[in-house]
Amino acid sequence: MRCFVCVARVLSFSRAAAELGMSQPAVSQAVGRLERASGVRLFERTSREVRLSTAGKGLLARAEALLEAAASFSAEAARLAISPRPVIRLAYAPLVGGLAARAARRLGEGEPSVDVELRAMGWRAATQALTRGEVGVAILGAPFPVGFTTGVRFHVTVGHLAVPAGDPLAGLARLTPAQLGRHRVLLPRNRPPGGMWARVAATLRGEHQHRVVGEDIDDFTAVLDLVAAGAGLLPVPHLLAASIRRDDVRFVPFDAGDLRLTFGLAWPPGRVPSEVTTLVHTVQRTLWTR
Amino acid sequence: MRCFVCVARVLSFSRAAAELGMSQPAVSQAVGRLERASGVRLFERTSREVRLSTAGKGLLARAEALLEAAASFSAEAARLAISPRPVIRLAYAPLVGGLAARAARRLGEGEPSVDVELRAMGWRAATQALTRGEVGVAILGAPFPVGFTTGVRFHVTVGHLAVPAGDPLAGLARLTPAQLGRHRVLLPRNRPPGGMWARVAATLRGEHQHRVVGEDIDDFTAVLDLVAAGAGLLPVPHLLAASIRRDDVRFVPFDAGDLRLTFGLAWPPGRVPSEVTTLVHTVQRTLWTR
DNA sequence: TCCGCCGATAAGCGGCGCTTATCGATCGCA
DNA sequence: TGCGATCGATAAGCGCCGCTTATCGGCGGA
Repeated sequence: MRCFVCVARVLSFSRAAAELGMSQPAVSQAVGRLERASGVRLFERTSREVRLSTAGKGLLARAEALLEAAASFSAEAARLAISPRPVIRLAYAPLVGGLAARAARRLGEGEPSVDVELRAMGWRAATQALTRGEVGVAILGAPFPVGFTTGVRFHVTVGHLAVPAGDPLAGLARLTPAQLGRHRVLLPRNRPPGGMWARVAATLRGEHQHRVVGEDIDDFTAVLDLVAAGAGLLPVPHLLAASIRRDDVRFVPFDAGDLRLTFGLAWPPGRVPSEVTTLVHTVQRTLWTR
Repeated sequence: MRCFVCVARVLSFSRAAAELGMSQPAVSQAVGRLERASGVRLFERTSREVRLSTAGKGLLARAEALLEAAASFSAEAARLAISPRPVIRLAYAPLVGGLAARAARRLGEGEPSVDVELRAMGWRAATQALTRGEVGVAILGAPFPVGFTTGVRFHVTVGHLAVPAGDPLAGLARLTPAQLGRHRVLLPRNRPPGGMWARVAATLRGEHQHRVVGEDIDDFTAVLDLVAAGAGLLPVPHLLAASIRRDDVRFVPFDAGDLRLTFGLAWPPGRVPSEVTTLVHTVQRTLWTR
């Protein structure tokens, strides 16, 4: 299966063999076995190029899912072998990373017997991870995915704009939408209706050009690199602007009306491990004592 | 892996071996190998009983996911080996089964080159299948999962109540909520806010006892069996009442205010296979010509 | 025309995983 | 308390799977 996926990726039996650290005939045989076992031809091999067949295209995704499941099993086994302690996997929106990190540290102090695994991911990836059970709890922006229990709502105000350090706007004390001029504003492509980015887009609608930066924002650092490179400006919450220091990006206060965003915790319904309940309370306390 | 899951299920190496059609030492060795490879003890074996260890509990779900992924690969391979034609996998809420079946037949007549695979499933299972890519398009009741394209909205009126044939209520020409008396009403446990069952529950709130019949309603036949057995009454749409004939259940018109439910098609955003577009149009036409 | 590259095939071999046979431990029962 | 039954682990044997090296056939470029 690994051979199939690797050949499909590099479209060459020889190179795949090199990447896999085995000989070329072994790869040929492995793919041949898989083809005989499944009864379909996975690749069209002309003697000058290798192409995925239509059947191969259809099976590639499943093969990758299979490998991913196997990797997940191995990873969890390795974790259990090293430290059999319970683990809370927490997905969090990148812009509340500070909160997530503080809550995790605090939980670690209060309950040294559990591990917390933090995973920054965008809204869509987080909801998927929740439904698949890859994470046990998530800090999400509204709208919350239906079918999950939600709690510990709180608000975050988007009151800053990330601006390249060299830009004339970076010197101003405050910014208003009217001052943006021809600057572009970076927004993710995937904007759940009613969510943060949809509201930012609505606030700026018509006045400025938007620029799509990808399916979702999973990693603020990468997007701030884009900002520094002059790709556009990025609206960020106070929370984040206060916690990030970069020489190449300035955070300028931004008056864009009342951009208060609702965040909250979401976790699967039904019986919930006590560690998740503890985490929920910890987040709650962390919010109170900020 | 199969051995691990099977032993975990029956909690006996011997019985697992029998179920798997292999000898008991083979199962012992397979589990032992897996334990050595992953570095954790999966079972606590006392010489009188076999229990899953905590590590085993944590890994069981992943092992099952892995087997499921493997089965999915095999199934798709088998399908491709028999008929390499494109397939549309359509999830549909059981209560619009008639529509889904008609649309599928119609699509089959118009486009004999594609197969349609129909899968009845409840709201939650359908959204999961959509996010996992197990189905390409779904006929869902509102609320629609965010992050998907939706279209072809239509309305369905819940205007009948399924009543056991022997019940006094079965003889009446019409029913009102007030007439239900001490009868219970069956509802699924998992009711997405704003969805069909939530509205049915709101309509009946306080007046009658509800009885939860499970996580979701994936199979109306099974629930109608419960109705026939006297477990409770089930609100059903006109659509369904008109298409099902059962001797042990009567569908009595029910005045419960305006229980119009919104349904629609949902499919993943971005590039969509043309077959899905065709299906969407076919459902649209099927709705028009009903 | 010949060389180089790529994938398929052949032959050989080591090891994995299945089998049967057996052991050790524990519990029920008399 | 001793015996048999049951269950899982272990031992020995063996067949086959899958990897290796060596080689072939097809195609394109110099």
